Amino acid sequence: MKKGHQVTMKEIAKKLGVSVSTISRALKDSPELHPETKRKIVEMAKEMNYQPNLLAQSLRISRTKTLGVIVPEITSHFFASCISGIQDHANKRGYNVMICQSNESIDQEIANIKTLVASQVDALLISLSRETNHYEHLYELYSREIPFVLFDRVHEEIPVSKVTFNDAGGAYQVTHHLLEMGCRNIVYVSGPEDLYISKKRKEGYLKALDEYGIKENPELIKISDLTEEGNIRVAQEILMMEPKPDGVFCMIDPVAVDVLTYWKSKGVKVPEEFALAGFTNNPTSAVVEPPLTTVSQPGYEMGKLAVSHLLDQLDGLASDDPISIVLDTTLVPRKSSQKTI
Amino acid sequence: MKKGHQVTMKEIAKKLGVSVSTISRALKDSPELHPETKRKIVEMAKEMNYQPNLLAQSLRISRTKTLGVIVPEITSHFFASCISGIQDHANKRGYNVMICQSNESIDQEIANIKTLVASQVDALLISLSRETNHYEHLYELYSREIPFVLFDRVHEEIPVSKVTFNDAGGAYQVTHHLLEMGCRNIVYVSGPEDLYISKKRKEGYLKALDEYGIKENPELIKISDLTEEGNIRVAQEILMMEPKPDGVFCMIDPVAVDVLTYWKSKGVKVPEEFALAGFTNNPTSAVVEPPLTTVSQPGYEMGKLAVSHLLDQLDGLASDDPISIVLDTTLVPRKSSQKTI
DNA sequence: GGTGACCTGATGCCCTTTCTTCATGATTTT
DNA sequence: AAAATCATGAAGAAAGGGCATCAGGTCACC
Repeated sequence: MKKGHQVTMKEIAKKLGVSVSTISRALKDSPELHPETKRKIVEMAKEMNYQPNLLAQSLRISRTKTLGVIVPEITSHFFASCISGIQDHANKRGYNVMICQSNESIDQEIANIKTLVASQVDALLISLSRETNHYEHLYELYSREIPFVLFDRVHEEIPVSKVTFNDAGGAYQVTHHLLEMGCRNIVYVSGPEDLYISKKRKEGYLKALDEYGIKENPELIKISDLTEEGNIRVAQEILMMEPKPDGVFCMIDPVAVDVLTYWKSKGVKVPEEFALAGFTNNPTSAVVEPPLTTVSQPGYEMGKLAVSHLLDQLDGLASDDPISIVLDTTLVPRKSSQKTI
Repeated sequence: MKKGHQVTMKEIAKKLGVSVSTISRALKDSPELHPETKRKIVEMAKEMNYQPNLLAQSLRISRTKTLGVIVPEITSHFFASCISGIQDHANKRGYNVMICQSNESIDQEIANIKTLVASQVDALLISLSRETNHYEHLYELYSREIPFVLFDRVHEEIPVSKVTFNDAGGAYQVTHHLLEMGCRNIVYVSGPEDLYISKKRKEGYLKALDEYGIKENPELIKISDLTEEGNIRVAQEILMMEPKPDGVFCMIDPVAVDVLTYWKSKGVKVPEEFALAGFTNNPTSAVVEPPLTTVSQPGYEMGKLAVSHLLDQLDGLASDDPISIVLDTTLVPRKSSQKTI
């Protein structure tokens, strides 16, 4: 299968008996051309349905007006929202977007970076995979002076701009809420401990406890590998804990949903026996029964801010010095945490 | 902010005192080069961290190894799954993917096509927006011989390959199921009537009714504009219908979820008063209370098939003659339709 | 002198941009 | 008043960007 022929400037030039440069000037509306010649050329270009070859243009000016985006997973609603925000605002400023997913694999992430760089994207927006525990590929980008920003899943040390949520703040909000609902024995279901968000959300959890004079209790911190099995295992463990906890804060909504589903199947009552809360405000969390208390993270907004800042840097509208943008989260209290004391 | 310098073949050539063509040959492992020279060049290229400039390459061979994808909405789980399937399998075959969303707007759709074509993508995968009611932009692609396939939201007349679900079959499955559950007075909540899927699913709905000797009753066909308000309006209308229907089949899950949520707030019991079913098998439909009977459409699979066929055509592995791939759907019976007669 | 191994030069892909050229009419000079 | 000079407007030629490839070219060796 072959692509049909594309009209080039050369062909227009031939047809009109002028040089290619004249065509170029006419199409760029250069003042140093006779208006009449210009008119004729523009007309002919339209008639022949001329479309400039962005490839050649890019090669010439060595800018592709294309951004690369790497997310762990496109099918996650949160990341899809981020992409949507990036898309819309990149387009608005004349940029295209190439999207890759790392599928939570560091090797895939490295491969993605490689292809995007080879495709000459002008800059990258990256959200790290769960597996990413070394950062040479990022430092290489940095040393090759390829602009990029990190969002949501970031590596703190590297001196580039980052856009994150106030994870600690959000966890504080939700834990504080559970405390207000009367819980005093709150489990934190964390993801793998080396994850940035695992750490940050634990911080907020502990801070809220501390304000209520409750000391950290390692027994109350459960680690899940974030698979469905892992989540259910944690749900089982919690049921067997002694003394029985009264509240559970899950690092992300899907964990909470798995726990809830499992408990429901075992006849455990939420919120009566356990107040339950998640984090992220996935669409599912609003429709489960009971609706899940969570913390909303506006993904679209995050994408928008990340890309706007990046393009500002690219276009020289913002300083190249790395900045850190921290977005606030909002507590979304729902029925799953309305514990009757 | 500027991009750092990229090593070119020219530079390697200079450093080693050979010609650019030699470098090119060495890197392509051409047999007409002395192995020793080849070794030296490859080594130097690695050392200097040479990355071929895909842009120049593309300009040369006039293939970008990039595909353009246009979907109505990235944040929809179904389309995200399609993209995921497209991504994975395109990458597997050495292609990159540029993704755009039309946001259900035909103007945006046309604009997307334009940018992608200007960016010299080798081919396109398109799922039409809801607004798309004329098809000149597609015929133009066709006449310009730019390969493309349509998936899910297709235009039947145009002679290009299409990948769709057996929408009529799925609707038949679900309606048949409702009939088996004892419903005899089944409402079909459709989207706008000119939508391809509105029509197709209605076909299946009517066929199932027909098999049970039930005649089409226009009163039982409700149209929603698919907004939340529209869906709720329909939910209200159904409550006031006389005689009272016993089953409701919604064209897509979100409609069913909105209806369900509204009814629950009004104390209407599902499935006792109404058996309810949707279509698509969104993640939410599994977790609502009661879980929603629906029809599963494997989006990942659809994306995979669409891109595989397209690349087969592109690579000459498949004939250019348009084909139509129809994927079967699977009924997912859940509690929302377990009507006790 | 022919052959084959190995390598180079030039050209093209398409567009932009700088440098040049050419013509025209105005201004200055003789 | 005629010739020389200049300014200006309009358009062409050519280079450059990185890569691939066709057509040569060089050299050693049979």
